[in-house]
Amino acid sequence: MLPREYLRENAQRLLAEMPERFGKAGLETYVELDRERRDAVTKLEQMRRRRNELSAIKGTPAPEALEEMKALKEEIRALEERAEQADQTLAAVEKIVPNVPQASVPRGKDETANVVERSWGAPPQFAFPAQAHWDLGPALGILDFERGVKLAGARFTVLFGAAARMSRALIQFFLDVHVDEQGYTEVLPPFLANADSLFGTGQLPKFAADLFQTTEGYYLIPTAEVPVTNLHRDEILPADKLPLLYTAYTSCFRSEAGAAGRDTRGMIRQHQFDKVEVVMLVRPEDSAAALEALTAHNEELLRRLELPYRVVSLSTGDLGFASAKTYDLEVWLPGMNAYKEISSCSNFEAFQARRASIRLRRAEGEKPEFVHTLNGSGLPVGRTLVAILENYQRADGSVAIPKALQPYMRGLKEIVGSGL
RNA sequence: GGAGGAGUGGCCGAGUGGUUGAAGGCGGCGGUCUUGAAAACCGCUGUGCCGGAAACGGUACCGGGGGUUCGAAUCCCUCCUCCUCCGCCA
Repeated sequence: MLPREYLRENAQRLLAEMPERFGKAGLETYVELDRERRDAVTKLEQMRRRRNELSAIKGTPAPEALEEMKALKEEIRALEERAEQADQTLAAVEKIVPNVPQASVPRGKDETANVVERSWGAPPQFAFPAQAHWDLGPALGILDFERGVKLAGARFTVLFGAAARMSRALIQFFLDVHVDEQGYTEVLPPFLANADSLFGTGQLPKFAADLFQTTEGYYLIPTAEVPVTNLHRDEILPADKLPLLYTAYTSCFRSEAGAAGRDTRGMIRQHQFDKVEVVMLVRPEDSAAALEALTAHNEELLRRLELPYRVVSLSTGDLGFASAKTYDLEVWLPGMNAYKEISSCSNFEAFQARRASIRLRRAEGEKPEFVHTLNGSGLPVGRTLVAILENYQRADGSVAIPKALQPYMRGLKEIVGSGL
């Protein structure tokens, strides 16, 4: 969310400058409606003041005072209704207005305006036709798409043997680097969350269709970002507790509504996948540097696994709803002959903190202010597994295991089939 | 899931329809005193919103929401959370 006083001043400018981002939020009538609400509130409070004066008299009020109070009651009720209605309309708009991109974010209508910041490693040159993981995996007996469909449905996959073990190894490897080397605190949160939590990070109300919901009203988390960021919802943190760095492994659940036909083959886009996430809560003045650090932390994982990747700065047309600036890490996938998103590292500034009311107090007696939140994938297990299978494949259909991962796979150096 | 109990300010804890943002205490901040500190004493000590350049003024908030009333922390309904006991269970 953006502050009301900010929208009051900037609604028209945002609409004019970035129609690709702010065009559909209903900002056109915002300023006018805000004026209406404040007029109503001012009148309302004058009447309540009068009522309070009258009811401050001890004992049973005089008949004429009683008359006035009865009249006031009706007027107050009418004004309350007017103010409430205006407030609700404003609030509904505020909940779906996206965050304001930082000045350094490339301007453009969609992902074609994204800017490649840097690349690392070179795509492997194969002396044989490279296979996609949806051919490699089943041939090795470690990925089973048909049985995933049988057990649950489309966009579910069953992993066997080396693939299952490698998933477990990747989770361990990612967490170890974050915790032992990069200073994060490990968290194991609930995989279901309530509506307040999903509102706090920005998935609700606008993206309800992307979530799985239980009959009891819980939501399956689409990312660990939700429970971990909300850890400090409705809290005021002392400044010396910041920055807070968290990392968490969770399963993630996404309905992928609106993704029909996209990435239907293989396990690139699943309803359920495992992911290690990193989350930071920092002082506002530190968030720009924190985004660079967080991005570098996740790049480090790809470097250790020796997977070629590039870093892309998302344009205003591609930037996520809550983000002020995002770097996507894209890993090279030989099977697609393209770079594919594997991590999204974002600075949300105060956008989520405002929704979730996460504040800091710099010193005793000072006003609380909103923290800045950031997060990034570090990394998703499924897509990393896919990247390893495709980049480390050999002519005979076997797959080498990255050196960094071998200690996590009891020294295993290659995958030749599901039987270990 | 069943039965019972409880939710008040940073914390403890009064308050059962009328000057209650809310007694009292603790903690915190400022001051007096002191060479310094402690003790003692005095004062201050929440958040949102509206108005205001500001000082400040107003208004709302006693777990959340709704209702009764001229007036609600106090009465009614509902939801949530916590505690105790029973049941079930990894």
